[in-house]
Amino acid sequence: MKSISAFPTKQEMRDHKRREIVRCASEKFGTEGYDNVPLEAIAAELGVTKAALYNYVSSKNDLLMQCYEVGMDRLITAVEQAMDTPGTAAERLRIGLETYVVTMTRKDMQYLWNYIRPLLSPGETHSVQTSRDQIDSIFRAMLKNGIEDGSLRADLDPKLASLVILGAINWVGIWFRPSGAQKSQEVAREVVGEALRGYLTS
Amino acid sequence: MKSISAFPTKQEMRDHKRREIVRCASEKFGTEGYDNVPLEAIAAELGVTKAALYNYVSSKNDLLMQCYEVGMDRLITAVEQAMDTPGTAAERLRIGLETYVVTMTRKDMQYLWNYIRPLLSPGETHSVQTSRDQIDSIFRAMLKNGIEDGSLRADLDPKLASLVILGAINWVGIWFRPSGAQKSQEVAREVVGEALRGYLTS
DNA sequence: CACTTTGGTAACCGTTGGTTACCAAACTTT
DNA sequence: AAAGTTTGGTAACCAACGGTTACCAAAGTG
Repeated sequence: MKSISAFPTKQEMRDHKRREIVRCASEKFGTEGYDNVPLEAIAAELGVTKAALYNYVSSKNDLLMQCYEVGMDRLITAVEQAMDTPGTAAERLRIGLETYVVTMTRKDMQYLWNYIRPLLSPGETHSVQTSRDQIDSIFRAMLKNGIEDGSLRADLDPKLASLVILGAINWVGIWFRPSGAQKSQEVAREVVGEALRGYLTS
Repeated sequence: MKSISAFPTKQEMRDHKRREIVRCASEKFGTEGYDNVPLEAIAAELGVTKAALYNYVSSKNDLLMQCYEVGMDRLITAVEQAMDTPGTAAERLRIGLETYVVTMTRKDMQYLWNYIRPLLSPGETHSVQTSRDQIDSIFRAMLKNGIEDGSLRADLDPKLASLVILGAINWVGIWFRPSGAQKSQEVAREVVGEALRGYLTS
């Protein structure tokens, strides 16, 4: 959460306000669902009128995209940071995937990550696809590392393996609800463990 | 596609019309997305006005649910029929999963199956969850069969395995677009093969 | 032949995304 | 300091769409 300086410039104020809008929208979209959140609700929570928001975003869909990008950055950053640790590629992959699950199941990410596609226009869909490919390639690279350092089976196909692993992992975001009995950390460990099981050289 | 008799009774006509509405809506929802299809569009395609639809459905959301249920029935029927074949449990599981993928990636199922949840009210969500559990238990039962007949590894946990396998399979419905180069049948074979790889004895 | 039931239409309402006309306060220029 | 000019906001409005209501015509019924 970037904060503003004591004597903010005009530009800083603008940026700050825009980020606040996105933060507020992320929370509401993420928990209540995009369609159930009128712009007026976001505006009201920030103490302004709906029209004021249009000084910072060009449309409700644009706002959604900005929420998505912020969430996506958080996800990628968290995963890369988690993987930046000593150990075999298999171990690093495991911690990266677990972090992915935990971050993705944050309440302000639930709806954002899994259900965003049908809400977008074709051009925006492409941007989402690019982000997903980015995540995919991060994990795929680690799979290759695992083959090289011998911590993963030599006969695995990184493309197919990442398809199956990411599928299993993303599926968690569909059925897991934070309100449930299990903590997301436990679920992450279980599911990631199972998804990797067949690929380890154990 | 059920068709009507030569001299339909009133009740038959009613049912027929309701099914036609659902069929038309499924196609449009499935290809264009729920939010992008006004009821007027469906009505227009059927040559009536929007208000006429309300003789057959109680709301747009109710119509969506009916589309979902029809699709769900089709999916379960197709899978059960495909699995009703001689062979080891592993072989039957494979054909069942491949059928699942192929059916799910029909163009009038794309949006329906994967993106329906945020569109529903809590009560409807429960109904969707029940359907998913039904599919899940079908495959889980076959996993148990596989352990018993020795075609699947004895040490697999049906619950976790079905989680990973169904995750991988459902993920196909997210990224696969019929317009792509690959046919859905090929994709199904590849992905199902990979998802089952670690569970086979052999 | 009345009269009820059915399936439909036109017109309307409420919500909500998005726009426009306008205003006040804060910079900028002279 | 006075006169523009830009910025960030508001109130009022428009258009699209889900949903409802008043009404009508045709078919079925006693």
